[in-house]
Amino acid sequence: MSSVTRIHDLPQHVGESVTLEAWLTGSRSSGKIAFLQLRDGSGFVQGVLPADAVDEDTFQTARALDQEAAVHVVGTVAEDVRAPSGVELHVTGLTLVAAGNEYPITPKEHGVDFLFEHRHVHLRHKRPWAILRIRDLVERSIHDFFAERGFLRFDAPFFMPTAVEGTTNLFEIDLFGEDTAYLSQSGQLYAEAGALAFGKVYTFGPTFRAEKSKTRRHLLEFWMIEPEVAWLDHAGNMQLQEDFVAYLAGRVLEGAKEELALLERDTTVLEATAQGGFPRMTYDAALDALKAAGEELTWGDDFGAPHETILGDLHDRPVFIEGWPTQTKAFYMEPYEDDPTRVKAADLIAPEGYGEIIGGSQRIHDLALLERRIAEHDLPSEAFAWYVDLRRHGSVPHSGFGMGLERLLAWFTGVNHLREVVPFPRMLTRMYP
RNA sequence: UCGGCGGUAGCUCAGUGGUAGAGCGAUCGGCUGUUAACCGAUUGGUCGUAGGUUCGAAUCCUACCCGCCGAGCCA
Repeated sequence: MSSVTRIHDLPQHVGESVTLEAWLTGSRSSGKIAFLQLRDGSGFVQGVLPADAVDEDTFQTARALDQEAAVHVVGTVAEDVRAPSGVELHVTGLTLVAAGNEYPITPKEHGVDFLFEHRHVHLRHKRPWAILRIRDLVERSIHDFFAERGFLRFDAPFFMPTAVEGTTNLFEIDLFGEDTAYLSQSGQLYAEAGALAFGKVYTFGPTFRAEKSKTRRHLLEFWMIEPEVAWLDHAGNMQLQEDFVAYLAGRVLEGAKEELALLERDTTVLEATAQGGFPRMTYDAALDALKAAGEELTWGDDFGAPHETILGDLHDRPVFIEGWPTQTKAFYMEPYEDDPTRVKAADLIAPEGYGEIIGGSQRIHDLALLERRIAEHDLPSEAFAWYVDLRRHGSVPHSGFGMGLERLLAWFTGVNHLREVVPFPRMLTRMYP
């Protein structure tokens, strides 16, 4: 038997006879001709079987195939302007490997709940195919970006002794009735230890938030990338974020043209993003812009989702909001020397209503100040002893940020809900499959 | 937790007090270089659950369950 060709590579084999290992996504047939819609994971192609060009058994096999039937297909690759990919397959041989057996997801419209109840097979369809291939490309690009810049990938633990920020709810894990652990809501504190050991590190792992959020922007379990860099200040931190997001946008525009087209994604904003040059707004300027838009806010308020949408829509690429009131941010953030009511932190807000995709800051490196902040926030000093200890031995300014992978992907792909960018999303109302 | 909307055939929905419907899917047949094909036939139901009002309830009332969207929280 000849070697197997993947559908993605068919344009390089025009005129040749190839073998595919594929599944049937749909078909049409008559007494004279049959059309088979085929997929193999790498792409999609149509198989054509004129009745007078194949033997009777092959033709009848083709007509009897049901949706999601697994098949071996032999055929000749032919250019055809009517085909979306430019090529189709003139089938000469066909073997049924396994029938589709009343496949549940029919070619007509379905509701969200039905599709995610059948997510284990929904993954076979074009929309998840395009989205999850972009997810894969972005994940690889993240590793490439940091590898090219000399970062060490540094894995933080998932079981934690306590909360990093003390405010959000954590999932509790019972340790055999003898102790309690919590699922990680951030690897940042550990990444700080890594930065002081290796200079430049990043974590890439799952994050768990026990919040009863039921919106398109929230999952119980999502993936976060948290770089942490020693000797890096607030301004350098924002530049790193800008370079990072611009790089990722560029990689997707270059490497996922077919997927973006399938998703009908307008790439105007992504093209602007890939150029960098992200605008920066101070918190005060953002506050003024929101007031001008009719929002009732006073200095010191944090911004909600509708506010982020307004701010994001002011620009054609992501915007930094910096200079936040100290009271709105986490205990470990470095205050400005000349104004301790503000911290050296920035949020990066995506345009098009996708909200905050990155939160970052310069971290406190002064021992006494950090100890004071931990006390002010009523945090358990024993649990943070090792974190404080980092400030005792060669402490230097350092900065980092956390990027929500799914938030970025939802924005890149233009999907409405985070659940679409994860193979098996975990939400309050979705634990199956 | 709060607010809005919803739950009727495998799927998407119509039906708002008087015999439970359509399209799609599936099955069978016809037809076609088709692209969500098309034409005909067949198939298809604890109307979310429990109780109540009524001669009669998918429809009105009460409680509960589940889902969707949003808020808060955040990435």
